[in-house]
Amino acid sequence: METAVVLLDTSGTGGLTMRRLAQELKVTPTALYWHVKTKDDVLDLALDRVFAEVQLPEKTNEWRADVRTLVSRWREVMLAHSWAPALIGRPMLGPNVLARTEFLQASLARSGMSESELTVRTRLLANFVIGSALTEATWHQTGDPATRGEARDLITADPDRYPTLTASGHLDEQRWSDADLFERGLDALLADTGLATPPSHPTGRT
Amino acid sequence: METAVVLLDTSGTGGLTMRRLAQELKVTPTALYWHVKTKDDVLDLALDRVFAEVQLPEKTNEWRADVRTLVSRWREVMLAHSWAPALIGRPMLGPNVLARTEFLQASLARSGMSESELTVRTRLLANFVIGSALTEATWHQTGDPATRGEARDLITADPDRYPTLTASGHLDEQRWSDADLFERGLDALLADTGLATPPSHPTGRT
DNA sequence: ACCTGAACACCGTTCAAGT
DNA sequence: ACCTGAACACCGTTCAAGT
Repeated sequence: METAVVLLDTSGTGGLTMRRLAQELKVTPTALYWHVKTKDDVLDLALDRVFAEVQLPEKTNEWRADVRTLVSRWREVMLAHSWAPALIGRPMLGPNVLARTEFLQASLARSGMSESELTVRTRLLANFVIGSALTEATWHQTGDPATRGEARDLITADPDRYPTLTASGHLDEQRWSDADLFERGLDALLADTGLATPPSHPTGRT
Repeated sequence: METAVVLLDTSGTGGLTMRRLAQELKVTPTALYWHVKTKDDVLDLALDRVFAEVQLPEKTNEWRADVRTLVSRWREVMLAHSWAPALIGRPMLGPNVLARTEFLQASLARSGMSESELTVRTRLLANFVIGSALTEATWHQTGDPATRGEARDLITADPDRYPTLTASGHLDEQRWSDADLFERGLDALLADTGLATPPSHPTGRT
């Protein structure tokens, strides 16, 4: 798995081949099939290994901070392995994934929201992270940063068609960074009305 | 492209093959390479064709309703072609994609928020939709609905490890549907503080 | 328990050649 | 302008066989 992840990191999803993996391990391609049932298994295991890199934060007494830390780390790990977000299109039930979701939902639960609201907010946050990672990874993967400039030019060349996008500087890296936009999106998700505000006097746990 | 989309719909990403596509078109595989440079081009074009299915809503005088309509349609189209969300991991700059983003951002702009807030909210919404579509498509794709039940059992079998997930009925289709959770997530995104509330007396445009 | 060798059915893509 | 035929280098996977 270690070398599978390395292969994926260096040459993307297309770079992982049973034959190349075997070669890297100095072994016959067919030997892999004793350890693993199919290539999809390799991908599942590699993905789970990446999720294991997302360290669960120390629990503080500010649940919002805990959520933010978890979710920011999650995004960073996915961006570090930019092939990963696109692979989420398969059932993810490894223990690492579940532990991460448990932590997220447990933190949110500390706000005192109702059970159904809790489910809604968990999905909202998780899907925002996944969506962000997927779209951002797109630009990371096309190694070439010029692509993004061309994309912006495509918009600004047609200001009649895309007036708002042009005016707001969509995709303009000079004005906003992906990381900032992500953090501010998080601000919005955590600052909503409908969420109980933290008690003014924290329940003085030692 | 039409038959490419059909092929993708019926047998997923793995089912689209230059050779099979050619066969369906009663043509030699190599003939395709006169019309298209590479297989990735076929995927890009198929994806763009799917985005064209997302009809832009009529503009009403409630921007929130417009956003909701657009974004719900967007999700539905992606779920109708469940191979599509995973393909978003490539630059999407077809005119259909841009027109959709323009409509979304223009609608949001009518709330009167600042330009930087506008950029944040556009990304927030778009990434939520993408993330939702990607995770939901996962379960659609494994045609077998039992998988999801097994997934839930995996959680409830270990209530000590996943107390919150167990209690909140994560993945319990009896309690919540994906569509409802999505709509309620949208509620949260559109009801936030920080967004100007609509004027009590609508600016009486005829 | 773990690996090899040979083989099968399939890929994407190129390139010269046809009409 | 559009398509065919032959060919190349590569896939994932199976299965009998070795140690």
